[in-house]
Amino acid sequence: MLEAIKFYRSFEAGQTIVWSGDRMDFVASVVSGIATLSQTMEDGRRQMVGLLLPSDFVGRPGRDTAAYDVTATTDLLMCCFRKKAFEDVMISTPHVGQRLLEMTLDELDAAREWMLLLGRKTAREKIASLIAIIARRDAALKLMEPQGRVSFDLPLSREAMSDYLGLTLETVSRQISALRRDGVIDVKGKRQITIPDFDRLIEEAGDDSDGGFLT
Amino acid sequence: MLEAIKFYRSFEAGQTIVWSGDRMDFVASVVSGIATLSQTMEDGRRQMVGLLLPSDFVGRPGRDTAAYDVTATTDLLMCCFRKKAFEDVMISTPHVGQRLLEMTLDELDAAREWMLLLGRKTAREKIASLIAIIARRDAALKLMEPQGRVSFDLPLSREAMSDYLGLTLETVSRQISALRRDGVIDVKGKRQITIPDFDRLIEEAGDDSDGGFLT
DNA sequence: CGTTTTCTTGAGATGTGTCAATCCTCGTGG
DNA sequence: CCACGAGGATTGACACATCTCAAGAAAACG
Repeated sequence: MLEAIKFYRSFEAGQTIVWSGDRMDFVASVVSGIATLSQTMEDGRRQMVGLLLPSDFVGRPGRDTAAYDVTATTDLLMCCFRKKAFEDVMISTPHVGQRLLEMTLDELDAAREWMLLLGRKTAREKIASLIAIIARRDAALKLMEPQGRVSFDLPLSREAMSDYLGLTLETVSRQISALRRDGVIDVKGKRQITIPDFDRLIEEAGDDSDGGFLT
Repeated sequence: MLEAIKFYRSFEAGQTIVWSGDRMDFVASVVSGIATLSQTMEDGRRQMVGLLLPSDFVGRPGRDTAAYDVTATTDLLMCCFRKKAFEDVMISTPHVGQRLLEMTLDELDAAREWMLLLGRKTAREKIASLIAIIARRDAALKLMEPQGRVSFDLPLSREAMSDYLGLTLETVSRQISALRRDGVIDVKGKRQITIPDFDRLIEEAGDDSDGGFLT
């Protein structure tokens, strides 16, 4: 049913997809690439409130203006549905709504984990947490559990990381350097990260060992 | 349908309803009183991640252990449903699932607003924001919009406020005193707040004037 | 290659946390 | 009715993590 009404849109890295407050008459899911949801205060302070990786969903049925800025962080391909058509499918096919509820509950859990990070973690713990989160999601795409030695590319600039973590860009940079000095991570170039010991990283993140994932 | 399977439970102020990780075989909605969801790190740092006021929902269909500590802040009455029975109703009555999806999306929006607060607002803005949020929800119960002069009771201790805001209890206390000195709020006793000018408070909260509520 | 953007590093300022003392407020028992 | 005690709240002094402002270095790009 959804197949019949879907269409694709692509965006270049850096492009803003919608601005908060704009009309948004579609919902979408990320096919490839990375996008962010963020809020901005009048004076320019910005906080990322969602990180959209492949398979993640954007948009809210039953609302027609965007509540957040949506930005493509990398080149991005999205699979879109007109909002009206999607809502019709939701009504005729309860399973779609159920699936969406599940995904929304997962997002809510992630948001709450994120709130703990923002409210109570130190800068070092924040960086370690973010790296762990990305490592996990990266591994999940390959249907693996991260453990022992892990390598991947950071999909975020230092500035995007600072928006994610509620820090300044400079503090992000300093703490990455510190974690590197301490042997927790290994950095090649600006973006390529190697984690010699994943458990050590989790410890630095301040999470209890299971990482809070209680699926 | 839900009527047939509901039952009530009540809790005293301060009582913990479930601990994170515990088995939780019911879902519930708050009838009266206030409860909180919070996460705790091993070393005791705590962050509130949900504030449950009357009509709010707790629990997650499709999961059987609690992801957060749930605590009664005041005396509390909850309307409960066995999880299994509730899930059955959800399947047979799509409307219930739709309603739950709507509520979950609202919670997600609230969580994201909260993330902006935690990540980017100053202590003074955090306090002003929290007072505004409570004033709004208080007014909403009476089907009003807060404006001009507003009065209500703070349902949270200083410590609970600090857990909400990602601050220490002392900073909360200092900033409340500062807002009082500056005439933004008026405090009688420990808990009773009067806001002489609601718009002034919103300004102090750093929110854009509409308060981010784009129903 | 030169230019631009992104990242790193430093020095100093500042907001919030920490530790500790004191003060309310209110309920309890003498 | 008052003294007492206990928990919550306020305030102060100082420490320290993070921010700010600024200069350079390293990639990325044309």
